[in-house]
Amino acid sequence: MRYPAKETAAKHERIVKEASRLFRERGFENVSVGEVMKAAGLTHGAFYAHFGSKQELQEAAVAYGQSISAGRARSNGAKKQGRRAYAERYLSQRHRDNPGDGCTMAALAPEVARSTPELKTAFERGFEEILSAGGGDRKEGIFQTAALLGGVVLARAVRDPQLSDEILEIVRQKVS
Amino acid sequence: MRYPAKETAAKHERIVKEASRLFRERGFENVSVGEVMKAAGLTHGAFYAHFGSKQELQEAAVAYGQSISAGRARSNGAKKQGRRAYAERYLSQRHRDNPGDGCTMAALAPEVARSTPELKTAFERGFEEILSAGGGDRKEGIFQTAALLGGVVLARAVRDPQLSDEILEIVRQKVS
DNA sequence: TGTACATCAGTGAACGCGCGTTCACTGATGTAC
DNA sequence: TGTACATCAGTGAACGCGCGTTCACTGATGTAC
Repeated sequence: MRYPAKETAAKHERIVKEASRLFRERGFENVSVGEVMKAAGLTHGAFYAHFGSKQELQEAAVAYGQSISAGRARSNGAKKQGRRAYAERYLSQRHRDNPGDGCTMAALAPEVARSTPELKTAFERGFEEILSAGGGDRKEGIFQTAALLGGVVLARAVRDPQLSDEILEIVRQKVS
Repeated sequence: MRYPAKETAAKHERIVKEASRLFRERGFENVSVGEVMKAAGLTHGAFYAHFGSKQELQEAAVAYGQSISAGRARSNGAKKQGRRAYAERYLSQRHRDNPGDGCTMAALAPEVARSTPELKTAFERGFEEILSAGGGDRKEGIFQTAALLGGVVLARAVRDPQLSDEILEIVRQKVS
């Protein structure tokens, strides 16, 4: 059957949103097209009415995830106060334990690095957007992003919860 | 046929070494057991004479890769001079462009984060070994690791080579 | 305004493929006598 | 020391499975008259 154009656009967005969440939670390779469609409330066959390939979905999902991050950076503004609050939220246990709702770069950067130029472009555009959204000195923004990202990535990869907390705490103290 | 015990041990090590390199280059999911065995000069069937599963190989490969990193950290020592040289090498274009010879944490941390407790343990042990091998203040070591790791991960994930160089350069300047 | 029809998002079965893993078999090595 | 035999790393065909993708079909919607 043919479906209303408005609903179709909403479904398209839902696919991207669910894909973004699932990819951040489990990585590109560990999430199937079928799972994404199921999460969006559709069957897998309909996928190709929305995207040409899984690769295209990855690009859309990274772009979407990055734009969410940029929005968060923007709402914190360039204020010194806002910056600190941003770092504290980024290095929180909540962020560490919920990659599906968190930073796309922290969850997927190495996978993007091994992927296509198109995916890297989506990543890069988002990164630049986040930098200007955050305001302040560009160099400072790049360094902070590296330190925060490294902190969360390390905290997620170790087994001992105490060591993980320690990593978050130390990066929180030293970054500023 | 039965094979000499010495050669068998050497082959075992070769499998781990090649696996470590391939996993760092392309990630766990994108490297098959067959490819690893081929790189080690064997056929895929022999794999299960050495490891119980691909998962076990991942653990051995992470432990191996981390021990290589610890060795590098050790040879730089705790000297301020050595520390700076370490950071410069870590943030070099050469390291960025050759993940197969580089830091296991920078290449695989998010994948480890999504994997089993056993893999996280292998990662964590290596991380602790690297920290004590580097010497100096533990807090400083953790923060530096986060910043360096984040810098390389970001530099690898963007498309524009100039932006990538810029990231390496800035993190090099700010870390110290 | 009412009617006929083309569109196309969505369904679900089917495809080919590569993967991790298993298994019957091989035969030089190491061991027991 | 020489001989018989058990061992077990390695081979290569085969397995079941899940994946990305394709395709014939459906039928409510939007459009043309």
